Amino acid sequence: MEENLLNELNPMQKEAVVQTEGPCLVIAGAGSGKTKVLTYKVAYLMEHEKVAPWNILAITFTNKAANEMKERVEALVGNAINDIWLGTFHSICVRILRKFIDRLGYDTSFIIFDTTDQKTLMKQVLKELNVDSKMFSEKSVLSDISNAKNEMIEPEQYKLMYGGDYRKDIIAKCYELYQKKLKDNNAIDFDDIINYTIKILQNNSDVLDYYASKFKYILVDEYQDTNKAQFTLISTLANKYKNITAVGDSDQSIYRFRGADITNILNFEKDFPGTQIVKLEQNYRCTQNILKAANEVIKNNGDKYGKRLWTENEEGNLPNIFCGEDEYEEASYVVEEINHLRRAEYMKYSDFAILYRMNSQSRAIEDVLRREDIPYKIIGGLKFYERKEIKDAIAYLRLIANSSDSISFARIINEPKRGIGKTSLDNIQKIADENSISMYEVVKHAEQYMPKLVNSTKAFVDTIEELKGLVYQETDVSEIIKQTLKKTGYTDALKLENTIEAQSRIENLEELLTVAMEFEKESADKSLQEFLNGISLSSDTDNIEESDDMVTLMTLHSAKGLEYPAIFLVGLEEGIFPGNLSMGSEEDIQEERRLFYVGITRAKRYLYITFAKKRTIFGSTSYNPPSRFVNEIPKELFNGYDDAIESSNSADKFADSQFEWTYGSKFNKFGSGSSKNNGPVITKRAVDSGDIPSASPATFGKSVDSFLKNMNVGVSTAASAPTDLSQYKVGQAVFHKKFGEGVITGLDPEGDDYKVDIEFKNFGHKRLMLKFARLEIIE
DNA sequence: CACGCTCTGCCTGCG
DNA sequence: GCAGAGCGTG
Repeated sequence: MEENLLNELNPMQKEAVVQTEGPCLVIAGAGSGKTKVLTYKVAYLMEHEKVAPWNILAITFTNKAANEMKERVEALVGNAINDIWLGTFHSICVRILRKFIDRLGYDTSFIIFDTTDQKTLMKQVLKELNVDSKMFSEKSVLSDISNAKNEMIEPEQYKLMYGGDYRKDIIAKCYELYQKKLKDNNAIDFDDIINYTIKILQNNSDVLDYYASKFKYILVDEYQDTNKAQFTLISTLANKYKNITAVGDSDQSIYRFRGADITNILNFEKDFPGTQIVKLEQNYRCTQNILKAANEVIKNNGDKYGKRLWTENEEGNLPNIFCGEDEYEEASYVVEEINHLRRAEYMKYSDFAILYRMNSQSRAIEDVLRREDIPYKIIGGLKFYERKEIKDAIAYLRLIANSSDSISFARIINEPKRGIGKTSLDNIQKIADENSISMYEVVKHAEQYMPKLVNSTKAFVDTIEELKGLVYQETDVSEIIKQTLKKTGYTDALKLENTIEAQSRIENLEELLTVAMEFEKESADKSLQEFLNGISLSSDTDNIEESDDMVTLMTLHSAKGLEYPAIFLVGLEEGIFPGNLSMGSEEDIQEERRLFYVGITRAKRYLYITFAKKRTIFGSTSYNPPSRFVNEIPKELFNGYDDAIESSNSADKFADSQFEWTYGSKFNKFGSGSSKNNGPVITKRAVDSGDIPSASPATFGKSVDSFLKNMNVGVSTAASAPTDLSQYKVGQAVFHKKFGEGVITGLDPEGDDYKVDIEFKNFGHKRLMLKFARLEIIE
């Protein structure tokens, strides 16, 4: 078994695996098998070195990476996987905090504030400190605080370091109050998760001894993405045995903006004396031509470790390049190529991914994909857990689990409407502050604090207390959610709205129930607390399901770690990619270049790079030259280079080439020169691009989200044609956005609608309401 | 207190 | 172009 283990590895991979003692840095190029090395190393430690599973700590950044690793390790070592501490930085730290956060004066039932909660709290802070919210937006203050936390600078220290600077002084005050308020809510934010863990370890030798002795072997994935706090955590834990393996690729460091410090990987040898470095340079993913293009791009950055990726894969096709008139023509080209490859190479929709620099670029592509009836899914954008109804439901659950959570209280006290408006809310807040109690306590004892509120809140308090009783009786989470939505009148209020949007919200809440039921099946600890914990630490990229045959759309950042047979990199224009905000410094440009490199190396067999002569973004149109990165790939490495460049030059692109980036330049937005010509050309999509004649602005003018809702039933309603249900018959093949292809096996009239039974290829039998199922007919 | 209108500001985003 | 905040009116 053990020999077999090593036989599946190439010499360098093998070296990285057997190098178990002392610090080991694995420089793993794109597609070089780094997950394989990590998983085999864990197995090797157990089988060859006889290390107990509970002495191993393996850390990743994303849940997705953690799950993948878990599955692959399990395949090698079986049940022992359950004793290995394998998880994200955050999940590992939360696990420690649940045990020891009382050392910091918190209750172990603490909750984790997400971005929205943070903003709400910061708004309170700014108000309380009378800070001018024009100059200090919640977002910017939070961003400064987060940067400080990434650098492990606490409020007092912040004040000392930056004292005297007008802006920083104010930020310091906000930081201080923000931390205090978090504590009042028995809440911590994502950055605190790491920092508090470090603090507990550093100030409590018993805790440190325990964990440092426990984790004899530590493995860290994506090391180039670590920030100072994460580095400190790892080195604190590794200090006793110094058996640390870090795997990473400095060329794929793309998260500087959120605190990742590339010097962590560059200085690894200094930080951990006696480091063995292993370079993995053989790429198993891409064709030679794709790899050549990638190498040509990244060599412009200069690489400390001087690695050169190579492959034994076939030469493959040349990467394609295309220039469109505008983003619609660009998208149409992408669609044409997808259809072409499907026909010519029998490729599936799920073999394709379209990658862009920012989420707002997805719209044009979506429009064209929809027009051409191509199934697609978007990763990112408006996330499931950020939807209003989901946030509301979770706020209820959080309040039930932790009544001191005043942010959640404020979110749902008037949701559904209970006649508690801003004035009442402010009063509750004031009284809570004065008496140092939570807002919920104020309302619970309204007869004592605010007699006027007794009538309007009695039912609310009773419901919450009743639901708390359910938690006490260890009722299933899904049942608690059901009861919550029912007893608070939340679902009823939505039903009363009787709109497509409300229906969609109800469906999302049902989806939350499904999540809860899955949790009950899978989790050992079935408590509400644990459920909420899991939700706080989950993200949408976790479940990119491969079973659906759909084209994937996402940002380049989301694509890291993934691979597809065919990749489209769109919007390769100066100002878009590299983005305008990155043009200031060479460091930022290098990071953008790494992002481009990441994009190229996602492709296994086909690579397309596209740009457009003109593009409408954020409501204004601009003409941008092709990205400098395109020119870094020698033209003989492209298929279609002359056509693309010729058509991009034929434009009058310099005639009125004025790129007005409408954000990030607050101070010169109306500054000099704005009147020197007539400003940006405004392109009205439905008018100017004859590409989509069937779409009226009214139909397309909604958010992507409401679009999806409209995509079948809604559109025909909007076009004043009655919904034609007659085309849905038993035996008809249909397509559902979530469940994919299926066949109708039954129809039952229900009011003016039908209950429809469908046998799905990949999801089995489902019963849905026809009007809301948004089924597409498959010819 | 609720609703609807206008204004503003916007990249990428792990957990 | 669009969502969310803020403000004024019924």
